[in-house]
Amino acid sequence: MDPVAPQSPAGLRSTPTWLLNQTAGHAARLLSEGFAAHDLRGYHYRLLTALAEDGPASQADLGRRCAIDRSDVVAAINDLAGRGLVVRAPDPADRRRNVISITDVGADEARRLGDTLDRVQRDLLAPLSATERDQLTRLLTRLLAHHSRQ
Amino acid sequence: MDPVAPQSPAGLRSTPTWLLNQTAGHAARLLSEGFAAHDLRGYHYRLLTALAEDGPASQADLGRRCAIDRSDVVAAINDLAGRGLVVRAPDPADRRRNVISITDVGADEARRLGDTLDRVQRDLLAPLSATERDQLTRLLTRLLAHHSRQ
DNA sequence: CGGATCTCAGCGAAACTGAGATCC
DNA sequence: CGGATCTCAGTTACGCTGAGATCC
Repeated sequence: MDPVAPQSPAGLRSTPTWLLNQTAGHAARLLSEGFAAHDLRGYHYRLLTALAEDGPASQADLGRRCAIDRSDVVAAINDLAGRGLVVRAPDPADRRRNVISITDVGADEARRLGDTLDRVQRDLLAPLSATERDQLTRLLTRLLAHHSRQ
Repeated sequence: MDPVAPQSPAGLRSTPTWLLNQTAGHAARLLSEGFAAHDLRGYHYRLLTALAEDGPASQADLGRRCAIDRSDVVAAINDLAGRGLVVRAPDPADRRRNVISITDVGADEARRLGDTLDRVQRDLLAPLSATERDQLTRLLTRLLAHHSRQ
């Protein structure tokens, strides 16, 4: 997980698994630094964006959409509601549920977070040409598609 | 961190940061499954291979070489020594240090772990052609080189 | 009743930090 | 003395599980 492993056994440094873990570590660090400037985390962005894109939802729905555990959704929504970025209201149609809605302030913050996300992508891919960035994205997309289907 | 995030906000799924995190998650899962068959973990392999490649070393040295925290080296060496894969002996030349040496059994295990590692690379890159595997490796290597130099 | 939802409390692996004892 | 080494204790962030209360 350490994004800066200077040496490590020689053969390991050229393995795709090692390279993926290291670069992902750097990417995660850049991302969390970017989000930290907004005093938020990655899952806050996922939740806000899901709400901005698809409209209000229950917490369970949000958890499924964003692949965040039901328990962690509770805490994240607490944070977001505490800052006025979302509103939590009981669902009159199903009293087990809360309806989470993004506020105008939240939508603004989501846009700013999106800008930060874009900047992080550019920083991450800075040493690659546009063609190479596409190559990388395509290769990773294919790997992910393959392994997501078990 | 979840290697299988089915949906998540639409725009996120195509960002390199997301793709890297997801594919790295799959890679880590494949790796830990592979090593689990040997009842070991990734850092056990790093330590064993470092010892096999560069010879005996102090724990602090091992930690620096393998980018493992000094505290975690203690526990990992405890494990390896308990299985007879390494030997821990006080350094007569510097009594602050322990000299860690790999045993013959440890060297055999390291080779088997290396085979497992190779198999995992093939499983991970299964959907890619040989040319594409090289492309990916080269692109990731360049990203890593760039971000390792701050 | 079964099943879904929200909430909280806690667990487990992982990376790290602090402090103490020892020694160069 | 400063600084390195080994060790253990404890912390943090994170993903997850279990259980309880409520409701469909």
